[in-house]
Amino acid sequence: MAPKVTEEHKEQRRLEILKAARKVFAEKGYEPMTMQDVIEETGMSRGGVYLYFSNKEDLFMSMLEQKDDEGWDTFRQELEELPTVWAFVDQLLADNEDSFNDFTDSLIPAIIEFFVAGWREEKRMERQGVRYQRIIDAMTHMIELGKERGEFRPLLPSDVLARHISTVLDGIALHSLYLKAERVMMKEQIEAFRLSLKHLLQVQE
Amino acid sequence: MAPKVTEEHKEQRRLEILKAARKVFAEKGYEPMTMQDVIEETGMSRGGVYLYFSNKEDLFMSMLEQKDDEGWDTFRQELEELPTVWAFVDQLLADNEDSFNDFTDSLIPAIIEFFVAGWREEKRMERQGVRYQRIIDAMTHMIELGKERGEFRPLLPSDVLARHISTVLDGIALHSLYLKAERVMMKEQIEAFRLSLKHLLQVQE
DNA sequence: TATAATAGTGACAAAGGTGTCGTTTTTATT
DNA sequence: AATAAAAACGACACCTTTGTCACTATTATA
Repeated sequence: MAPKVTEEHKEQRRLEILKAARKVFAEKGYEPMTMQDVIEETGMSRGGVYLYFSNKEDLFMSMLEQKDDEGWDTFRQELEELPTVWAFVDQLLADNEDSFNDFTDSLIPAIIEFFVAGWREEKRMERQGVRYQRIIDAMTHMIELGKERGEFRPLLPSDVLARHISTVLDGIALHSLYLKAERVMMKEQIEAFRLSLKHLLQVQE
Repeated sequence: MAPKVTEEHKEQRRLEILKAARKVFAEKGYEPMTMQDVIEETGMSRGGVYLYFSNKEDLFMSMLEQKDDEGWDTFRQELEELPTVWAFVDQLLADNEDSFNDFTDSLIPAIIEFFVAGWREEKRMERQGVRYQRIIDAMTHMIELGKERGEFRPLLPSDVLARHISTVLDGIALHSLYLKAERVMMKEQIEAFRLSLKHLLQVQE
């Protein structure tokens, strides 16, 4: 006659597992990470973890959703705080440069791995589609804001430029991942992209 | 008192296996493909295949080397044949657009998968380093040729631009892989990149 | 404090793949 | 033909990971 445990408690457990998963995914990447790792990290039992997440894919997707929500907040906030949109773009490039320089304890490798390995699976494609759209919308919004403020007079439609930015950043991430940062001359490439963007956006000084 | 079989015969066998591997890697991608698949495709026995290649990684690397050699020949040849260097760049973009549009029976997914999944392994990093350098050298050569001929007056050093081109093309490949081509607006993105390149290279009309 | 619902446990069977190795077959030489 | 070197075979033992399920422990209510 009594339901067992409060919803808060269950939510707490869920968050614990997600936290452990995040740590382990960052350490090992997607494919090499096993449920065993999460189990050990949480200190729970096998069955216990499976009570909350039915497999590795489920766990990863939940974790990614959580992480993306956080990233989204940061994006909006920084866009509001910085004086000009171009300053924000500049910041965005610098941030990416930093995070691609060292993948230790970063989730980026696991994320790339997850979607690359899963490209034949409809489920992941769909998820990635939603995720992508969100990023593109954010970038498009950013460019539109620059237009409204008279900072930019882009040579191409905002949504195309938004995709271009996303593509180039992911391209740099990809190359930084499986080569060394020096070898891909990341610093110089970011600089090259900044130059190219200045032209494409026709940034007004 | 007698060595067994001619070297040519062994080489033939090796090529047979490589051919089968290429087909199967293109069909299934790197990770899902098993040695069993190659064995079935060749019609040989398990032990027979292992006599030539000691594991999947070895097999893939050999196959990739073979493929890259072919690609290299094509690159040099087309660069010589086309009237201007810019025409060659244009062709390069068009070719990439085509190949990213449909990954059916393409090795591209397997290649991306292979290097992404193996980024922690020194051996693969090294291999990819050599591979990358070759691509960058080719691109650098191409840009230098354009400079010599007075077609380009690049805003940045050739080796930086070479890396930028490689990065952007791989970025587009990556996005085309785990999203749909329409969603990433590939055609438009290639067009955007063409515009950006025209500026960065300062193509003289 | 009795109880019933359910959260949590961990041993286990099953799946799926790998590389080896004793055996058989093939083939160049004598 | 006889022979010996080695190419080719394929059954097999081994490993790693997964998801389940009969059982135990815990906890909100009556």
